[in-house]
Amino acid sequence: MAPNITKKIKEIALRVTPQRHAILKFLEGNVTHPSAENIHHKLLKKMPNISFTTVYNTLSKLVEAGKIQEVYIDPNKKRFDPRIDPHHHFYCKVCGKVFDVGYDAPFSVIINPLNTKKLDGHQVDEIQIYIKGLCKDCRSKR
Amino acid sequence: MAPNITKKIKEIALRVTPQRHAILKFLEGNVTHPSAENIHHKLLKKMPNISFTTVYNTLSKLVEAGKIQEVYIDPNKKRFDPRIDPHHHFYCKVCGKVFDVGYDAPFSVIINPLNTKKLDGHQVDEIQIYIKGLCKDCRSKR
DNA sequence: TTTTATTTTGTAATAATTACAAATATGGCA
DNA sequence: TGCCATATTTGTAATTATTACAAAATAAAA
Repeated sequence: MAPNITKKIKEIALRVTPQRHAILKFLEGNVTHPSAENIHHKLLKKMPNISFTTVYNTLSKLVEAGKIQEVYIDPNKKRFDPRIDPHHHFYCKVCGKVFDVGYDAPFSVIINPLNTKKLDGHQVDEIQIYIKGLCKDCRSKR
Repeated sequence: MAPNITKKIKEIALRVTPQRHAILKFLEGNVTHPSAENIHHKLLKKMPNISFTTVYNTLSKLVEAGKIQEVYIDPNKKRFDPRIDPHHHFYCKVCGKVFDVGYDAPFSVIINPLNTKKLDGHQVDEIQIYIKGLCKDCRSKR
């Protein structure tokens, strides 16, 4: 098993299991923002007994530990993203694909989470920017 | 029945019904971002036979017509907002309340939806900014 | 190798959303 | 005003995603 993935698991969970390893390996570098069901379905091919509950629970733990993030841009289900550096998301209303969008444009965002004054005293923990529309592929089909 | 609400219904739907009127009236000026279930539950007090399906279907039509908006900031359910002018949303992770946030701060956003170049060719229809954290009320209880 | 606590599995419960057909009500028209 | 065609509402049930739970299996330490 890849040592870097094993290391990641040890950082957050006590035990290293083949299931957890497979889930993290599948997510690594994955830019499709899969749902829990997507992930489970794909892993079943190589690991025919892995249960949905295990996938679901592992994803929850990874999110809780800050190793991956949940993306709520899809109205129907949670999507998961291994990238945790600052970036935005684009959701295609036609095909449902989710794309990463760079932190810069087509808008500039200057965030200062420490300043709660203009947020009526609320404490800001995270800011997510969701962009919706028609993706490049679906556009070219029109 | 209030003529302005009746007018709004006529603009989008052929028939004006007491149910649709009650739903729109309940939403008007409502800043709590209620869920479909919230709305149904409240309306039952004055209209004991209104069904959840009617509430749900009417909300869908209002969203489709652009008279209200769906807010996906709550991980558990859709929330509805009668405000359709540009503004952001804050979600309290503790109490689940959703607050409107002004379009300006604590970050500045310069949006140019027409520029698709930096979005890899995707066509932008809407941009939503979701802020999560601890709301003022919950903060003061700590 | 044995032991203990964690993890996985499989199933089932919960909750939100959506589909559908029968009953009802709206709005146009005579 | 009263009738009729069509849209809407209702109530129930199906679908889908998420979560809970306990028994069986496994990882890691002794």
